[in-house]
Amino acid sequence: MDKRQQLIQTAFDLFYRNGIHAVGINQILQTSGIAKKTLYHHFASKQALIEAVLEYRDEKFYNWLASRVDAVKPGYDGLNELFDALDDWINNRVKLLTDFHGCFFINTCAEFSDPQHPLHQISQRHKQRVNTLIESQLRALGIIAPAVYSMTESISLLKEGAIVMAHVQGNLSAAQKGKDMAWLILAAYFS
Amino acid sequence: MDKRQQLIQTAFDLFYRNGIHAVGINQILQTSGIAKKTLYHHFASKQALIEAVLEYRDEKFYNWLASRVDAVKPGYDGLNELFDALDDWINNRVKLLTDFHGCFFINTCAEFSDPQHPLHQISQRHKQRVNTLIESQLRALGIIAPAVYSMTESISLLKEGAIVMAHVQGNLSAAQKGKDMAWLILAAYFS
DNA sequence: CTAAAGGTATACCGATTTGTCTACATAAAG
DNA sequence: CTTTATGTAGACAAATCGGTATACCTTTAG
Repeated sequence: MDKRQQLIQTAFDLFYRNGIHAVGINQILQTSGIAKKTLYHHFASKQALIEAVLEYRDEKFYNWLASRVDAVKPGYDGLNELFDALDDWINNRVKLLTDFHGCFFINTCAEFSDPQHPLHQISQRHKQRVNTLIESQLRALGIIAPAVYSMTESISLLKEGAIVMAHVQGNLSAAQKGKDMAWLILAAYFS
Repeated sequence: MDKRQQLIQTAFDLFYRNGIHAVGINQILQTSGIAKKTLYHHFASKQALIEAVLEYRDEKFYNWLASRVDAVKPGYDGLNELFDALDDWINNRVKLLTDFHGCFFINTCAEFSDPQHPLHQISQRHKQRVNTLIESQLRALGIIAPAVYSMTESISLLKEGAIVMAHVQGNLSAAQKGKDMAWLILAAYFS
């Protein structure tokens, strides 16, 4: 019954499905059944609410992904699991994450395109967190600097590509394709 | 002095930089210095204007990319040129395309997330056009069905990943990384 | 007992949204 | 010469935007 949390969750659902600019304060209030005064008691502005929503999604998504990856052996298994997790997300097999509508952070950067914009930067930090997850898997394979940075970028590129292909082009097997390509990258490194 | 074209170009510039929902009709009118009556003479609604803007960008971007790719030998050279062209775009070396703010069609799908939405579908068709460009390069290498379809998806995934990494994470060398990875994919196929 | 925190409901503010309208000007074509 | 297409300038409408304000209720803690 935490009203603040209810507002964040309702706002996320609406923002994720319809975009941030397209959803007004009043729609969030009507959907959640919470009074306007209460919203402005917890948040100074719509902007502050959006920032809280991004942090909420960052926590939820990262924790989910990290728990999936950390449940298996670091290294090959971890990277496999990363793409399997993406595949489950894309194909709506993860009820925790809401129906797939692309990556909320990529979508946010599309709406707030300026890299200096606070919402863009929060999204960027989320991506950096996920990159550290990838990097730790590569380090477990004995890959060290500077190769580990280059490889992390490669895997991250495959991950982003898979998410966007799934969303924009409706290619639901994009994560499996990303996984196959990740294997080729690794094989090439160790050959 | 074609007012219709002026409106489309002004609208594109504003939509691309700030997002579609964030830009109002009045802002487009003020920036272009065109009267409201004129806009509604040429377009039935804002939605119709947006569709015209997407088609304008589709033409402009596809023609630019195809002319770059078709200027070199089909096959390896064409694929190389594809990623070199992306690299030029990302690093603002193509004045024709306006300052890089990610892919306008990916951004549009982020704002209009429902795959059934007309604007989402127009964006999807643009991606399909670009895919045919990739496919023809692969066919020039002697790759035939069904492998050519799978390979086209792979290259497309790398392309999307590069664009998003460049925009969201600010990684300006993402297209070069995509090119390197494309080479590995091709090498693996022919080995 | 009282005071503060958190809540509902709703009226209101000024600005902005898409879109329509009137009135008028110009230029080209039959 | 007159019609049609295309244009400007701007008032106007109805709705919605983010945000503030008033009035009142309930729970909890000192």
